[in-house]
Formats: sequence, structure tokens, C-alpha cells
Amino acid sequence: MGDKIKVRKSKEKVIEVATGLFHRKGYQPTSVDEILERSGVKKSTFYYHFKSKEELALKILDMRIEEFESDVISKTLCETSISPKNRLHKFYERVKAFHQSLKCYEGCPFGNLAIEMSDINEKFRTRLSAFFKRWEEAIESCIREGIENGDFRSDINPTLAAGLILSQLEGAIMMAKTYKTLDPLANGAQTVLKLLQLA
Amino acid sequence: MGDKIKVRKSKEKVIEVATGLFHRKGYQPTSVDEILERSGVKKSTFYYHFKSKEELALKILDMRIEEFESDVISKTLCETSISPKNRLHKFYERVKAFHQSLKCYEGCPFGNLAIEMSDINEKFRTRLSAFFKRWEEAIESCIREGIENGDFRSDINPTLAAGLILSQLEGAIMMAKTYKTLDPLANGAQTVLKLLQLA
DNA sequence: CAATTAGTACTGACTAGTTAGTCCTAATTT
DNA sequence: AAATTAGGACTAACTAGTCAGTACTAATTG
Repeated sequence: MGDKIKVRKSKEKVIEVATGLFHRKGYQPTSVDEILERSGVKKSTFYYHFKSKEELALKILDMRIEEFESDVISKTLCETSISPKNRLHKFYERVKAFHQSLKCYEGCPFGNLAIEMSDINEKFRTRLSAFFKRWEEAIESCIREGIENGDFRSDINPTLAAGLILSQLEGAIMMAKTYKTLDPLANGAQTVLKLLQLA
Repeated sequence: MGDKIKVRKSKEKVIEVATGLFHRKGYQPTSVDEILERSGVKKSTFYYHFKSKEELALKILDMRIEEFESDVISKTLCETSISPKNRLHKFYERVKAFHQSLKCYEGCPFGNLAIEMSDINEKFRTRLSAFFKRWEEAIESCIREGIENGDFRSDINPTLAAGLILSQLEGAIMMAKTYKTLDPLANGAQTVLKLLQLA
């Protein structure tokens, strides 16, 4: 007795396991069979909960986006109780800590998916595109406020700078994954922060 | 008659077709069968020339790296007959033209592969890592020279700036592919060029 | 109160197609 | 003679997805 306690836990277990696999291996190279094997869930149960592998991945993407926006963006870039400069700094620290905990493996779950899926699946692309846009806007607001309160140079364009910062961050995560060192991320954060401020 | 002119062309044809497919779909999602079908080459002929799909992909990667270094990096960033500032400008123009011709599809063949393969295949990772390093060094030399001749601000660190520029470029290509617009690339180039120069 | 129905969660067996790669012989080209 | 290509049969593992049916619980009905 005791080995039938998996009642009403299959769906959560599948989501948990698939979240890790999609991040590690990507969407396409992750097979439903591997998700099933690692989660101990039967195929028939999987297809009872999800109508397809795509539906599962889109649900997981939505969950990760929501989590990132409420746990990271809201608590750093949008945390108006601290100064814009410190908000941006805190944001970089959070991202660095995340990739340090991953030992520079896996990379950005959103960037990975954007590269893998943007050309071949419009559902993934529109979600990622809208999310990146909101992310840029959060950075932009932070910069705009930092210019107003004197944290940042007044001769920079907040919109352009925000776009540059997000691009640079995603590229740095890509480089960190390739070089297997956090340096691109740390150096990028340092350089961006310096460039935003007065000489 | 006339449709048997594929003599001694199988290898080149496979490389040509696979180069496109690996760029468009990635390494793993591209099947040997699809390469064969599109190139009109038989499986036995394929395995006569290449011992595996991996060997083919590594060969193609080496070719693309060599081509990029001699056709793009050498002729822009390292073209010492023009000024550092104009070299960097020309480099950005080449990259923008490339992705414009692709209508913001496909992305960077190197960045795509770096994200897909760095964690799972050390042969791909070491090649990409060494290539990115050389690319950064080319940018760094260009900046260093630009500081010396007065093109760029003297208070920037060429090493850090080069790392930032490559990261930003790769991230901007990712964003361009996701948003399906060249703006991230164009804005990034403009902003970087401005930041490098005196106010 | 007993019988029925409906909804949720789950199972095992199955399909039809794809995957990379092998093996062999015969023909053709250089 | 050596290199290259054609043609095809084949393997073993893997791919996403289907299907009929079981077990249990809660609400509904006669």
C-alpha cells in the first residue's frame, strides 16, 4: 500500500517535469514520451489533461511569463519604493543569480523559445513578442524616471536605451551559455549601468 | 536525357541544402531524410561522403565561420584602409542587409546553434565559443584603434565594449526574429555608435 | 433511500509515421 | 583501377497521438 497516492497529481507533475525539459532541451527535442517517463504519468492520462504537446508548452510558457513578470519585473524594475538606478541594479543581480544557479546552462527560457519557435509557430511568437514588448516598457519607464530624478544622463532616449538593454541582456545570456562563464552577463550589466550615468 | 547531370555534385548539393535547413530549422529538427529528399541524393551516397549527420553539421559550421570571418569581419571590422568608426558602421550595415534579405526570418546561424547545442554537444560549443571570442577581439581592436585616432571616447574599456557590442548584436537579431522587424537591429546599431562617441 | 447519471482521473494496447544509420549489389564516371 | 552514384531493403528505436474501457466520487432522480 501507499503507492497509489498519485491521485489528482498527474497534471501538476507533468507541468513541473515538462517545464524543466523544455528549458533544458527546447520544445521540439523534448518528446512526450520522455516527459511521461520522468513524471511517471501514462500517455492516456497526459492526453486526458492536454490536447497536445503544443497546448502543454503554450500553457507552460504563459505560466513562466506570468511568474517572471510578477516575481522579477514587478519586484525590481517596477519597484517604485527604491531608486531607478537601484531598481536596474537589483534586476541585473536577480538575472545573474538565476544563471549562476544554473551554472550557465539552459539559458533564458524565453530567448531560447523565441529562437526555436518564432519562425515556425505564430502562437509562440505572438506571446513572446508581446512579453518582450512589456519587458522593454518596464525598462523604459525605469530609465525615464531615472532621468527625471537625476540617476541617469538626460541625453539618452529611454525607448532606444530600453531596447538596447533587453537585447544586450538576451545576447549576454546566450554568450554565457556558450562560453560557460557568467562574465558576459556581469560585464554587460556593469557597462550598461556605467553608460547610463554621467561621466 | 539531361536529368543525370548530377555527377560528382552530390556532396556539394547536400552541403548547400543542409546549410539552408540547419539555418532555418536548427540542427536537431532537420532530418537526414529531408536533406536527402531536397537534394535528390540517395542515403547510401550521403553516408559515403559523411560518416554522420553530426559530421556534416560540424563541417558546415566550420565553413560558415570561415566564410563569415573572411567575407564580413575581414572586410568591415578589420578593413584598416577605412576609419574605425566607418568600419563599425559598415559592419552593422552588412549585418542589417543580411537580415533584411531574410525578412527577419532564420536569425543568426551562429547564435541559433549556440543556444541549441552549447549544453548538449561540446564539439559545437568549443567551435562557437572560439569563434565568438575572435569576433569580440576584432571588435575590440577596432574600438581600440578608434580611441587612439579620436573616433571614440577615451573613457571606454575596449574589451568590455566589444563584449557588449557582440551581445547586443546577437540579442537584437533574436528580437528582430521575434518581432519580425529590423528595428531592434537598426536602433541598436544607432545607439551603440552614438554611445561610443563624444557627446 | 436506492438507483441512476455525470464528471473526473486514469490505464493499457494500439496506430501510423519518422528517426539515424547499415548493408549490399550494380552501374557509372574520371 | 579508383572514386562516385543509384537503388533498395532493412533495423531498432522513437514520434505524437488515439481509443475503448475502468475506477471512483458526487449530484440527481424515482
